[in-house]
This record gives sequence, C-alpha cells and structure tokens, in this order.
Amino acid sequence: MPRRVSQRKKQTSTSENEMGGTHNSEETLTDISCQAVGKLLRRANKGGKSKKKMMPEFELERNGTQVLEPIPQPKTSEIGHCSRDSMGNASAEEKCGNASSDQGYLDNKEELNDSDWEDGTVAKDDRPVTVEFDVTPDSVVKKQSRRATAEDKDLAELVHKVHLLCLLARGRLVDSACDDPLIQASLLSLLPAHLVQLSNVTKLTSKALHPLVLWLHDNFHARGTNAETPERFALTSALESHEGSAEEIAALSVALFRALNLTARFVSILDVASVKPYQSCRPDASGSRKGIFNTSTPMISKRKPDFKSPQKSVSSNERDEVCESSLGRSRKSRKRSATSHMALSGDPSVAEDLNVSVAKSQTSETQDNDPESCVTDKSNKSKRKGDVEFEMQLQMALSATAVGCPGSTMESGANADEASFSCPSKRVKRVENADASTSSKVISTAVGSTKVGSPLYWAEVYCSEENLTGKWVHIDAVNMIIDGEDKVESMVAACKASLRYVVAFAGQGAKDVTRRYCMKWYKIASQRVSSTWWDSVLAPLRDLESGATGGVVQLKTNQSISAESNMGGSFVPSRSSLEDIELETRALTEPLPSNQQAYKSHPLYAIEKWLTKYQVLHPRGPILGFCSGHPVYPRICVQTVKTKERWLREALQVKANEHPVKEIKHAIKPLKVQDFEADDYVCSDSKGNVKLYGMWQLEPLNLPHAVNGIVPKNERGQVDVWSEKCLPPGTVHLRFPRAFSVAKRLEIDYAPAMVGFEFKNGRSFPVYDGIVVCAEFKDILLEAYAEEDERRQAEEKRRDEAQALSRWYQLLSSVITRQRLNNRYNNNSLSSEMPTDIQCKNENESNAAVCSDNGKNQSPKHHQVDKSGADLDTTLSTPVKDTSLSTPVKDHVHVFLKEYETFDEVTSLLTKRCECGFSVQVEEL
DNA sequence: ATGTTTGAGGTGGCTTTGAAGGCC
DNA sequence: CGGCCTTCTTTGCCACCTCAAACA
Repeated sequence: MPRRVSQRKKQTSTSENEMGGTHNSEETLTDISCQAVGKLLRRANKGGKSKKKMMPEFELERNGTQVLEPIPQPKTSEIGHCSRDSMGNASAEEKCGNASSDQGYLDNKEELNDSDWEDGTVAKDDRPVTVEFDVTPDSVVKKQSRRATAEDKDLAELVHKVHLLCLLARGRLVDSACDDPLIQASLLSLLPAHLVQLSNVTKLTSKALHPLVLWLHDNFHARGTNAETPERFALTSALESHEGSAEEIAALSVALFRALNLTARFVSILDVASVKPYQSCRPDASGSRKGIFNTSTPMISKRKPDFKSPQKSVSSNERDEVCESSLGRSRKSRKRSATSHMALSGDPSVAEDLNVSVAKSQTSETQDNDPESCVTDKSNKSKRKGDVEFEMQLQMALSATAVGCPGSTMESGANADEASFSCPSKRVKRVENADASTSSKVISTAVGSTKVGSPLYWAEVYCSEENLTGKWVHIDAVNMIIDGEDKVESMVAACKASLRYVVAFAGQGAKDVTRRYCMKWYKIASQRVSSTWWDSVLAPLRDLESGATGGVVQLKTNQSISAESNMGGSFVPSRSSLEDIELETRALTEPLPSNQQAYKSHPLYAIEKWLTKYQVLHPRGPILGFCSGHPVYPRICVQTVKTKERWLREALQVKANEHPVKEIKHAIKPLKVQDFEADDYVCSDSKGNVKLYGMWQLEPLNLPHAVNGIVPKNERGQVDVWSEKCLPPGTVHLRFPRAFSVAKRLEIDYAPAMVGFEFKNGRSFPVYDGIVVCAEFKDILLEAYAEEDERRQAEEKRRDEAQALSRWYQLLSSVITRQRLNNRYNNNSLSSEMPTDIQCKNENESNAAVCSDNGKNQSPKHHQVDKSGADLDTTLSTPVKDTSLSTPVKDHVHVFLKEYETFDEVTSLLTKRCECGFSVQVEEL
C-alpha cells in the first residue's frame, strides 16, 4: 500500500484506541474523559513537533502546573497585532506569549516526558492543577488558509469526542445535584402551599404545571456574574439568592419537580467543539458566517466550579430580556472578558465590545466582515482560523474535564457545601489556580464567544395526561416556556447556535433527545459524531436514565392499545420505549428540505441530481415531492452499482441475461506506446465504457467445483481470494510460506492465491499469499509441510553449526598464526603488521580447495610446520591446515589437485598439496 | 439582507494482474 | 541456468469539500 494509506490507517487506529470502549463502564466515564484528554494532548504535542506547523504545542511545567502553550504561530497576514492582539488572547498581567516566555517554554520542552500524559497524570495527580492556555501572537506572515488534512480531521474528531464525554459527565453531575434532598427540601419549603398540592396530582398535564413554572420564573432569575462569589455550580447559593446561572435555574427547576414527585429530567444542549477541523460549533454549514462566534461551550462560557473568577464584573442592566438565561451567561462572559481587557483599553464599555469582538474572532472560523469584530479582527486575523479553533477546542475539552475529575479535594471549605454537586463522591474537582488571573484570562478568551440568547438548559417533565400515552414536556423556567419543544430550534437558530446534541439527564444516566427538538435533522447530521460511537457511549447511560424515569405507562381505558396490553399482559410499554418510538417516528417523518443540497446526503430523501457516479435509482419511485423542479425519491431507492469484478469480490455474480444498468466512461490511461499510435488510442476509447450492475441483478457466486484434484483457476492461472467465499467449492486456502514448493514436490495441483493488490510505481501489482489446493490434499500437504519444515530447520541448524565451527577455526587459526609469527619475528617490526586473514574455503567440501596466502605481500618468507599447529588439529578435531610450505609465491593461488592428496588412515589426516609445495592437512570428520 | 446555487480549485481516496537484477 | 527474492518507483481519476461569486 502507498505510504499515505498506511499513515492514515495508523491514525485511525490510534483514534479508535483512544476513544474506543469508553462506554464500558459508566462509573469511570470521567476517568476515561481525563485520560482521553491526556492522550489528546500528548498527540497534539507530537503533532506540534512534527512538520505540521499549524499545530500548537504544549508542554508540562515543572511546578505542577500544566501549561498549554501554543508556539508562536506564523501570521496569516498583515498588520497590527499590537496590544489588541494580546487583548484577544491574554490580558497584560497574564502569561502573554511574548518572546521570552516562548523561549523558556521551548527550553523546557526538552524535558517533557510523554509518559506523564500517557499515564493520565493530568487527571490523577493529587496536587491541584491548573490547566491553562496561553495564546501567543503570531509573528510570521503565513498563508491565509490551509485545507484540513486527514490528521487535522482525526484530531478534530478526537477533540469532539472528548468534549462530548466531558459535557456528558458534567450533565450527570448537575443531574445528581438535582437529586440532593437538601436542595429539594429547601425548595419545597419556599413553595407556596397551594403549589405543593401538585405532588398529589396523579393525572398530570402540562397546563397543571403552569403555576409552578410561573412561580419559579418569578422567584428565580438568571443573573450575570456576581463579583463576590466565584462562579461555580452552586445550587445552594442560587437558592439563597434566588438568582443563578441559567444552568442553575434549570437545575433548580428540575430539583423542584423531583421534590414534588414528578418525573423530571435535566436537559442540556451539548454545545460541543466541532467534529470538523477549523470549524466552530455552528449548526449550519451554509452561510450564517457571522453566527459562528456566538457559539461556545457552556463548560467555558459559564463559569465553572473549577475556575475562580478573580475579576470584578460590570454590573448587568439587561436582565429581563428574552432568552434571559443565556443572556445571563453571555453577559457574564462578556463581562469577564471585558475586565481582562480593561487594563488595556481603559474604557469598560469599549472594552466590553472589543472583547466580544476579540472572542468572536477567536472562535470564528472566518475573519468575517462583521463590523463589530473588525475593530480587533486585525490582530486576530493574523492567526489562522484553524489554530484559533484548535485552541478553543482544547480549552473546551480541558476545562470541561477538569470539572468532572473526581478524587481531588475541594479548594476550600467554604466552597465545599453540599449544594454544589451534592454528595462527596460527586464533588466537583476544583482545579486550583496557582495564578487565578492567568487562568481567568485564558478562559475569558473563550467566554466572549457566548451565543447570545440561546437556550442551553431546561427541564423535561413527564406528563401522563398528555397525548394518549403521556409525554415528556419541555419546560424552560427561565424563559417561562412550557411545552415549547418546537420553539427551541428556532430560538437556537436565531442565536446562530447549534442544536447538534440535546441530552436529557436523569438517574445518573443520559439519553439523546435531539430528535424531539430538531426538526431539520439533515442540517445537523453531518455535525454529529458517528452514531455508532455515540450510541455505544450512551448505551449504559440510557439504561440508567430509563431505569430512573421509565415508569410503566398507564394507558387510557378506552384505547385500543390498552386492550392490547390487557389482553396479552405481556406488552407493557415503558416510558422509555414509547419515547424511543416517538423519536424514531420523528426521524422517519422529517419534512422535505427546501434546498437542493440538503438532498446530497439526506438519510431519507434523494434527488437524482445529487447521486454519485456509482448510484442509480431503482426503482424510480415513488416520488415524494419536488424540490426546485427535481423529483424527490426515498433514499432507499438509491442503489449502489458496481462492475462485475467488484461484485465478484463480494462473492456475487451477475445473473445471466442481465444488462448493465448503467455505463460510465472510463478514461483508459493511454500507454506511452499508444501515444505514438493515435489510431489505436481512438479505437480503445469505444471499449472504455465500464458496465455497472445493481444488487438486484446478482446471484450468489457459482464457481466451478474442483474435480479430480484439479483446482479451477481463472484466466491467469490463479485463484483470487478476496475472501473465503471466493474459493471454488472443494478447495482450501493454505497460507503458509513455500506451500507451493511442497505441492509441487508432491505433484499436487495448486493455484497461487491472489489476496489483493499492492500499489507501486504508479501501478498496482497482485499480492500472493499461499496457495489454493483441493480440500482432499490439505492434510497431506500440511503433513508434508510439517516434515519439510522440520527438515529445513534441521538443515538450517546443521548449517549454522558448521558455519560456527568454521568461523571458530578461522579465528583461532588466525590467533595461532599471529602468535607463531610473533614468536619467530619477535624483533621484527613485521610483527605489528601481521595480516590475520587466512582465507580458505571449506576444504572438506571440495576436492580442490583453493587457498590464498597472498597476505598483502607480507607473507612470511619461510613457513614451517609448527607444533602448535598440530595441537590445534587434535584439539579442535576440525579441518586443519598444515602450512608446510617452502616457496612463497606472490599472488599465488594454491590449487589442491586430487592426485596430490594423501590420506593417513591412522591419524585420519588428509594432506592436500599444491604444486607450489604448499600443503594443507585436513582432519576428516 | 439573506439564503441558495453554481462552479472553481484543491485534497484524499481509490485504482489494481511487472521488470530487472542479484543470489543460490 | 533456472528459480527465487529484492528492489525499482510514486499515477491519474473521481468524489468530496470549501470558498466565493452570482443569483433569487
């Protein structure tokens, strides 16, 4: 395979390894999230060190603070990244990515130990940890945009998944806080007596909830940042002050509903980092550019328990607007950001606007023309949008993870009240900032990106008297909306926000209820992670959720369903299964999109215009409607067509008398020879059409059966083994090496097994693996192969041993010769230059061994048989050389002729002689 | 002003059945 | 000399994606 492909595979497998199996144990979900982030960082780190210059790098500081530090990015363009730039990224007192700090980080980088990340110390370290980003200004002019590579896509998907897991974990924490008995009791104590009666209502309708929601709405307000208290998820303080974040208010509403024995869920939009690279979290790929910056993750835009708010916020005056809850959140964010800029701008109001702009540009994927953002865009424009997004995504994932990591201590006793994530085991990990302002600034860059007015949290209450079978009713206490599930999408869309994941939490579990709120699924389908992965993650959580909320539905007596359930007694629909049906129904009854492009990858509908080359409509109907004059067909009518050969790989063959359903032109690559012969080229064009067949034209592959031990082969004398199904009946595929030689020796008919292709040199070549033989020969072959293998191994062993002996002999012989020469010419300077290479072939194996003693003209003038040589003979019992020579001849090659040999039967010594007088004694083994 | 269509341009993925030369 | 093994080299088309201009 090409290198490109193998790299891709590696990445994919990495990603799967890292993310896979996260659903196995719900109780370790948080751990898994943390580990995933750790791995992610490690990977990002690696990526950053590679040639991918766009990838930010990260490092681990020694003082227990993990600092995530993108290296200075080259500029995308132009001008002035002055103070504004640092405003966008960091306030002055924070670790601004200036040159000196960069240098320091780069130095430290050498000490970074990957295994720290690998081992998940990010999450598990007992010490308080600060996770912080520092965005450094770009300094080098760079290409404006870059297309996403496969690696970028993998990384974006990884970030997306990690972020999802983190947000899921957070949702579960909020949900469990809603179960806190103290919170519930406190709420009940505040509740007017007439409303408490609601707990006795058995037949609940959404209308009945109205006064309750009204009371909530009147008594609890979403607010902006309170400068005195750190922004944490603290239901108690929200309860006390009757004021809290949108998330807290929504959670309080859920807690109240549960206190009244209503079945209620906490619902949250998981506003997650984009699954695509260099995109912010926006729902709609077409247009709405300016809405991008409005997106952010609630984990960041909302002040989390893990980040202190060290800076004062500007007071809020705009409390009672529409979408107040989110406004509160966004205001908070804006203020927080603004404060970090005030030091630079000096004007709070300006600073606020600026900050919004900065944040926008940071989260934005475009340097859009939004007038509001252009003020500061100049500075951020220089940063590539992909980088910005990447930083954002990592921030999101990291901060979200930090919230959920268990096992760490609360930062202070004052904060460790019961209300914030009630039970100790569920307590929020406080990530202690060594430098609070640093961290806050880091977050502020993200915070400003809040979408204005987009509802992110609400409650769902199960009303048994709604519909026939009961219904989950959407209740947004902050905005005083009851049963407004159809309004959510438009509200979210109006705020340019994303509705990709709507998850309901209950009983420590979670369920994806996006379908209930999203009417235009095709718009978000591509923005979601693969359903396989998502479903597997949610599977254990779904069980928990349905366990907590899934009461048996009390069907109304006059309904036929009721009769059915009474009759059988076995079919008792649970709330959960009924909801599944409801959501599934919505999935299958989506209205026809009004724009053509939506049909390109629509799961339900298709128009012919957007079919690909290998797709046809079969059958052509029914027509469900029209879009811009194009008939709309059900997606199930779209069939994939393939060539005969392609179908063959799937063990299917085209039926007799079937005509190709489609023919496409296949540009045959003209060979170089054909370039000179235009006539040939033109002729070949006519047969360049590729015939395609559909699934309905196929039948199971009917290969000729093996007869008389002969393997049926194709026109190339081989068998294409795409899979076991492609084997002719009566044959087997033997994949061991050198099988063919065994088969050949036994004279068994075989065919090489072609298992695929390798692409090399611009062409593809078949890859063979083993042979195909008739099944009856399998055992014989295996047996013979085992024998052969044994014999071969024995032979190899023998050869190795002989070689070892030979080499020992050569070595010792050299040593002895050297010693002998030393003795003889001790005083001669030659001794130090003695050649040691005595080359001699294995005399045992040749009748006329050839030796060379032309040792670089330095051969001793006179050789004598030395006693030591005889000793060596007896000691080694190996071929021995006796150098009883008399006439050294320069460059002479000894030739030992058979007729000069003498053999001493007593000593078993064979003496070979050269015509020159040189003789060699060989001891026969 | 906003949304939609269209086309340009770029990237990733799929395509798919040798030859020469050295060694044993 | 024949069989086996290694090395040679890195296409070109199409689908898909993004972007921007034109259009509704």
